[in-house]
Amino acid sequence: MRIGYPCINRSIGCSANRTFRLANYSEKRLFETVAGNLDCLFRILRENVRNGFFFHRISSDLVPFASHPVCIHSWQHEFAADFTAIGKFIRAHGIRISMHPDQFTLLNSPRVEVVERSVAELAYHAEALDLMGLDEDARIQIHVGGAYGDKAAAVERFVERFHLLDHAVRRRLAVENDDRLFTFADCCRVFERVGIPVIFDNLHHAVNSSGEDLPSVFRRLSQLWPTRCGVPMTDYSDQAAEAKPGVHAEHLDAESFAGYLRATVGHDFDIMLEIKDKEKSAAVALAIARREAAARLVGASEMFCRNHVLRSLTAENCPGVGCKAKNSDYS
DNA sequence: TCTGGTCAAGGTGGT
DNA sequence: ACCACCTTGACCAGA
Repeated sequence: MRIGYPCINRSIGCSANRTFRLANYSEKRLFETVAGNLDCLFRILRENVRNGFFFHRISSDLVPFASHPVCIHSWQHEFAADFTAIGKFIRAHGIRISMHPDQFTLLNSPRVEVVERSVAELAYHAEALDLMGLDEDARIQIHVGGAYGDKAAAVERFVERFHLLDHAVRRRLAVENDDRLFTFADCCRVFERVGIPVIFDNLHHAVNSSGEDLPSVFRRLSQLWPTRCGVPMTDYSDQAAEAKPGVHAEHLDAESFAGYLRATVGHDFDIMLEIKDKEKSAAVALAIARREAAARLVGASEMFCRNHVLRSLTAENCPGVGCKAKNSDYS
């Protein structure tokens, strides 16, 4: 199990998702911005490793306007060495990477222009991950899309468009259950049609599902991720108190998170914490996960420890000497 | 220097 | 047909 937070680190003092207004677009502006974003991304990743966060979502703004017609400049060539270096670091430390194009990326829109823009946006994401030399466990996560008054037909259009995508995109795609239209069960149907893994989002599931409990969701989930794609990716958030259902909490709810881990014991998966205070809650979550894992590992063999606990957890719990000695740290 | 209106992109649902 | 809302950060024009 690896734990991480999306895109932005609030304490490190740099931003890896800086952008600018389209009206101010220039090659100079683009290259300066991308250079800064890549530099900051590398800093964030190093800081994450230091803190035990081995799952990270890279911002879609890494290269602003990358899929826009205005972008005729070869950022790929200009920054090839930077992408390579970051990718090498990612692989060396076993960091799991995801990217999440935003709501405008819609494969199943009835409008041809919308689909064309979406395909270009997906191609950009795949290209960024390819330049880093990452394999298929680095995923591009999107939603199924709009319903357009007929969910079944909307899924059919998704399937149809999926088959037209380049291999570079198809091999990295994953669909996530959303909070309004397409449930986890709907995403599983997409999996059955095109074989792309499903990213489970607990808060969306709480707001929009047919009520499957966590154990049944995770039993299914484990069937949706072939080895080459890595362990299942999940998004975790708590509901913000006194806000509309589906709104992300400002801080992690320690008790809820511990309960979530207990309800999913026995499954290996990575957790992206979509909590507003980012790395702060990720640190709390990591401490909770280590505590829970340690509690489970008391009396367990070193072999069990080595084989069954996620990397974030093993980094300190299982330094290769056996886990019992370290359990006192968490009791 | 500060601030709030606005920013590439779409869809849904209420009126 | 039209408009507010979704959800978020940060850009940047104007004060």
